[in-house]
Amino acid sequence: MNSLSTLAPATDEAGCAPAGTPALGAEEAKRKSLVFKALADPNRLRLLSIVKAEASGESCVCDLTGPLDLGQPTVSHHLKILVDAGLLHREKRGTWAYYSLVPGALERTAGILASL
Amino acid sequence: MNSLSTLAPATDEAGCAPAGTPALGAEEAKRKSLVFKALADPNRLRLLSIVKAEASGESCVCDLTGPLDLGQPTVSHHLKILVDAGLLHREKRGTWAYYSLVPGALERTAGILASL
DNA sequence: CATTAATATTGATGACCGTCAATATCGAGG
DNA sequence: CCTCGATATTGACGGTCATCAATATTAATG
Repeated sequence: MNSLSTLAPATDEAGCAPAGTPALGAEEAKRKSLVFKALADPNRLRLLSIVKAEASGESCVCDLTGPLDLGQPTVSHHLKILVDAGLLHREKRGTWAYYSLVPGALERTAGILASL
Repeated sequence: MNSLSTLAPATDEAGCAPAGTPALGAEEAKRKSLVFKALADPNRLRLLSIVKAEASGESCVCDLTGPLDLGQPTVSHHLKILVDAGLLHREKRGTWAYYSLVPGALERTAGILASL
């Protein structure tokens, strides 16, 4: 329970940058900062990079604990943060959990920067 | 002293995404995470937004302390972080300090996301 | 059902961050 | 030179974060 997702499917004012952009209100700023909080860690950037580089489009935790010099619980923790930020999608099949990039999430995040 | 600037003028492998992108090394990840750390705060996003919205292209601190509900030292602190991250440029004229967006900085940051 | 393997959760700890009050710096006028 | 106004720096404090060890959960398997 926690899909506020920061990168909501453009429910509100769909990504059109309503022209003037009146300097970002406090709430909106707080909401938008959440994605960047998720990106503000080297290991999480590496996780995203690894998942993105995977040909199949998905990686399981066991593939992610090796490259990063971190324990399994820490990796799980970072993955949760990325999921909560709306950047990664989690699918459990059997004992394994597969993580994949949420389509368009990185692009939408880049869009936040473009329309600051 | 501290212009490592995270958003270095593309000295290394100029923004071309060398094809394979071998999954982001530890150092590179750390360096890239610095910009996002700077963006991971609501008030800093608002500062960027205000500076960007300014027609003249620049704002002085006195114009920035009002909109954000923060004291002057705190605003100065945030501005310093944005400057160190290579996002803002600082120019002192007389008693006033004028801050402006570093040209292309936001676009380069968006590029980091695109080529993760 | 017991066991094992994969992943998630909890609790604790040390480091870092945002904020403020107080003070320092630095330039402009008088 | 002395004061004043604008900005920066310092030091302190509370909150958040990244990490780990230990434990819980859940699913496959014997």
